[in-house]
Amino acid sequence: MDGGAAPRGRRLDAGARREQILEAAVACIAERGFGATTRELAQRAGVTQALLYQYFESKQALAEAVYERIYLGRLDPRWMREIRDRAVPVEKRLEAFYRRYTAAIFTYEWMRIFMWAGLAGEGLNRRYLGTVEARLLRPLAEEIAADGRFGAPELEAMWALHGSLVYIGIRRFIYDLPTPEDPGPAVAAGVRRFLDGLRAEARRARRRELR
Amino acid sequence: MDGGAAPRGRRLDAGARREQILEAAVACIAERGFGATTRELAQRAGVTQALLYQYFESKQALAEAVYERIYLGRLDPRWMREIRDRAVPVEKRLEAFYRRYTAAIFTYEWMRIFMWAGLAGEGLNRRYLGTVEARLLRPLAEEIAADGRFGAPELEAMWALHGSLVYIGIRRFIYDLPTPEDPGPAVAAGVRRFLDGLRAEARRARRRELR
DNA sequence: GCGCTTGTTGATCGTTTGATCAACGAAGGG
DNA sequence: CCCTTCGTTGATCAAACGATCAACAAGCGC
Repeated sequence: MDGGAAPRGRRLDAGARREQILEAAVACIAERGFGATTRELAQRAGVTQALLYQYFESKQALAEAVYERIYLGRLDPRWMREIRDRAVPVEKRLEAFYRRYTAAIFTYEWMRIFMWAGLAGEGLNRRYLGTVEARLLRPLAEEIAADGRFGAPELEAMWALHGSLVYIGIRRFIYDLPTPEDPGPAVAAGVRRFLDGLRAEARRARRRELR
Repeated sequence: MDGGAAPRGRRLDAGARREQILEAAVACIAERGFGATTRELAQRAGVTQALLYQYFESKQALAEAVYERIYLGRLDPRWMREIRDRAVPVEKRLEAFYRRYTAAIFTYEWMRIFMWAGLAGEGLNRRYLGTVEARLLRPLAEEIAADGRFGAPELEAMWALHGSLVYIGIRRFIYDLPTPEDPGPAVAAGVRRFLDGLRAEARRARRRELR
């Protein structure tokens, strides 16, 4: 329950203490949102409420540090490279990417803090999902189009795939509903269904054109 | 911005006033969540903070009234009947249902209050989505299976379809991202892709069986 | 015009909140 | 051993919070 360290009151070097507080704040804000009180945060970190202000200017500043901690470097640059690797069939690339992506974001902390931030109206979500669209969905759509068998999917179709997979995490961590413990197979099935759907649509379009 | 009625201080009969307060609370809680203060709620309703307690026992009670107001009767029983109407092709039924369903829930108030409730850990979401599964997704899966062309989709596949469509509303009302003003075409396309995906999978399964 | 009912208010209570500050005490150098 | 450094605390503040209550005033029967 506590940060895992240091009996209360024990001296710690500044870096470690700051880290401990931040970690506790992540857990606490994931659970209760920005409405969590500074006293709750302090208790979870195992320090006094006053000490928070030694390391963070205000509650707002601490919350922003939590946001940064959660999102900074969440999008692995390797993913973007692997998406473009045409030595691998596009269906394998799509499945591999979404297996990794969902594995990365399907955590209690990430899912919930992201949702809290969305409702609170922080710009964070818009920025993050803007990057997702530009760096992930758009390249994926281009790679799928380049294959030839699937037509050229619109971005809205890519968002539909994205949503169908992310929604597994929403069911689990936001609504507390039962979901497959390992989302891997569901992700693979979703990707397959998506590509099959694209292919069928592309076939129909080609047939219409021939007539 | 105000409930639309009565200059401040004017007398109103109890029913209308209660309605006015509830309406304002819906708008306010959708925007700010349960953290909205009673003074905000009162201001939006155009009454004094003290008056809230004439009509609701506590802030908690008011919030629960908001939850009920939003969810009670949201699931139109006609939908469940139309889902079973085998005089209509199942793909038409699926599309028609999701057009109506999304039209019903894609409102600022519904989407956001549902999400706030999920994060707050109210049982509401579990109950509601349990009903969705039992009364909508399961029947839909059965109807799709009865058609014969699409195989028998697992519930997890139905949730994937559901998620891909609901996610449009999440993007719009939670993350404040641009989405098609009319989600209708995106819904229709999503349903079509889903069924095409099922059919391709079913074909593969049949072929495997023949070998 | 009077009195009664009832919807409404301003003032106020006790508590909780984010934030501040003087004082304490463990560690390390000389 | 003392002195300086610096991480930490308990006490405390002003503001904001949910909730209460006596007092007010609009409408209505008579």
